[in-house]
Amino acid sequence: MAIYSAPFALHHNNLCLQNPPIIRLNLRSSSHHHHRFSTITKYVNFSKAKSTNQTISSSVQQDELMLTNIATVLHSMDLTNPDQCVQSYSLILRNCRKLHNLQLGSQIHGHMIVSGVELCEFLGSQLLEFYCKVGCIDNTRKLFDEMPERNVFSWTSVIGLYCELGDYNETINLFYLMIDEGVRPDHFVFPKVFKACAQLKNYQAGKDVYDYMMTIGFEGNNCVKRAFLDMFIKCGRMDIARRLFEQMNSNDIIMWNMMVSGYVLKRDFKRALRYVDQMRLKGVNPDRVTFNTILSGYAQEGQLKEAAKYFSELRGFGGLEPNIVSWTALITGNIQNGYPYKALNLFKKMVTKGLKPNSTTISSVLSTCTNLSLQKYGKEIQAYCIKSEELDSNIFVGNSLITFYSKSRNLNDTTRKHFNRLQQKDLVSWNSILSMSATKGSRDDVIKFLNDMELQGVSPDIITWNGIITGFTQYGDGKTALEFFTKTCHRGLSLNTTTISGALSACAQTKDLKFGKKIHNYVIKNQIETVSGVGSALIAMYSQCNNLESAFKVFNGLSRKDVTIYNTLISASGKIGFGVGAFDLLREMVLRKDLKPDSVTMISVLSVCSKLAALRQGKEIHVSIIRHGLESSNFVCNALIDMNRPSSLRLFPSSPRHHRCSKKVSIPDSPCHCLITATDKLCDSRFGCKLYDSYYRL
DNA sequence: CTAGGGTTAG
Repeated sequence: MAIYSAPFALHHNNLCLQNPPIIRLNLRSSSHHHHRFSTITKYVNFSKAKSTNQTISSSVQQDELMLTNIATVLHSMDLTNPDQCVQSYSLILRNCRKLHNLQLGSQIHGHMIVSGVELCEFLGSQLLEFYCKVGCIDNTRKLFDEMPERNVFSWTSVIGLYCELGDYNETINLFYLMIDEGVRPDHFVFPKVFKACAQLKNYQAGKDVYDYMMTIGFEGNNCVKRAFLDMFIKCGRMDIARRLFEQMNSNDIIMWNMMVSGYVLKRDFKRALRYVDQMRLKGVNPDRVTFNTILSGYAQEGQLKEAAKYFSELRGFGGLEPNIVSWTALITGNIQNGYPYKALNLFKKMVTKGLKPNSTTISSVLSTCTNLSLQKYGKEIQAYCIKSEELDSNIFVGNSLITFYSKSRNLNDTTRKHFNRLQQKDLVSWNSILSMSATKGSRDDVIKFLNDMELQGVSPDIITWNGIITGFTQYGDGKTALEFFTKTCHRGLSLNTTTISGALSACAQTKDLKFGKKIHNYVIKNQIETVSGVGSALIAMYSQCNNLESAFKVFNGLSRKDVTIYNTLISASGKIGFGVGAFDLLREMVLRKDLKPDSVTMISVLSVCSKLAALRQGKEIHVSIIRHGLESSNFVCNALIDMNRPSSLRLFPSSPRHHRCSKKVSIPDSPCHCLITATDKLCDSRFGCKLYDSYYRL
């Protein structure tokens, strides 16, 4: 029967039953595997922050013990007793599963074939479960398709594997195939299917499964209940989740927390907090997760005061110390809402308190270091990570470090060294190093890394190519960017708006109107969304190729125009010297009720003014800047100064930009403050005031 | 007959 065939070539001669040396071979090959395995385990356990060095070494001991057990059982097996064989193989396979050792398990599979044991329904499902748990989809599928009897265990294993791999559509498909085959689903399989629907945010699919469950009168346990509750929440149906949850009258803290998190996700803090009160009334005490859920919601929303309140409420109400999740939520909240230095201080405070940052914390903090160019601080963090085995081998940490080094100046070699010493590399790692190499203009490196990644079995995706294209354009090598764009097209990947706008920028840079037109045709033919990115890239391309007329044509042809589109055409008109056009566009924009000029608009128009020495219009625009509340932007101030430069130069023959100063002053909320900040920190108060006077005298 | 799993917080 086909099921007895090994799914791949096995070293049968190595698996001779009477020959003890084989087991040595098995052991050796497994301990060889061991290194790889232990890093995977560490990676998996990482987020749970459980694995200390101690548990790792004890798990190594446990593994050794299991291997020895396998060897013993294999040798003491009585091949004349089929029942005993089934028992033994079942035990061995369970251990192989725990060891997560594909090679060992495959050899056992071979052993089973050679021994001639009948691969009954039970043993078949055991073997299948093994292949599923090690994530070996090919062997799983082959075995599963050939199995004559597929019980609920086998179906659940395979469905679980597809769910684990993220193929949620197939997860749902298989569920219905199972039903069609007459197998009744149980409380092990429902959670997986609900999870698939939840991940897909496919309400209809989820409701169908739920309705089916009701039709067959299935009484779900807590796991099942949590799963479909989660599904309705993830699909945004709090109304249904709420109705079902209240019907359940449950005192399960996890379900309560799920409801709270559902409302927090919708930013409905009022309802979320009402649930916290209700759970207290029910005698279910809110735990750390409850508080962290609310804390993180407020932090993400930028309501940092409220977030801090719940941070302290943990202790006050809950009698709990904030844990790493609480701290990290607060830190990332500060980062994402424009307080990076506050975030760094929190990080320091956290470390001082003796809390150990984990990969999420480190990634957030490193991204701040990258954005603020805090080279020294970032390096300190790496030094910290190297000391910790878990952090050092963590792929998220590794990837944040690639970004950090590649955005730092003069650290190209450091980046490469760091990249080479990474134990694990994923697509993100390769994409980062490739994007960096392109940004630095190293065509050779890009080719080398592309080659290396393919050799290591990672194929570039559209993000890889986008990074390369925009990288070279940023570097100023539009020609090479277009060369890689052509390569991307040959790959047959579907291009997205980033690819198109990147390529159009490259055309603009090289003034390659012909290529640009070709891309424009592609955009029209494939009906690519022209809002924002692509639309403005087209306008910029045509105008930089000295074809302002086509730029206006594109602009007029756009069904929806946003601020960016207007800004691009205003700036393009200004650059070409078509000042009237720029002013008209601004007027048109102000008249539209759905659009508001932003600081970029103002900068573009002001640069037109300074180019045309149109001081009167410039002053009108200054009024408009104040009216729109944009005067606090440093960039706008710079543009205002630029506009007045000819006059300031007349008044101050020693150019303000070269003025050395000894004292820093700042007069908040005054134009003077803006001017001081803007002119490269011209910080002499006397000078600042003169500048201030001069501006208003104009 | 034996066997299997999952959820809320960054």
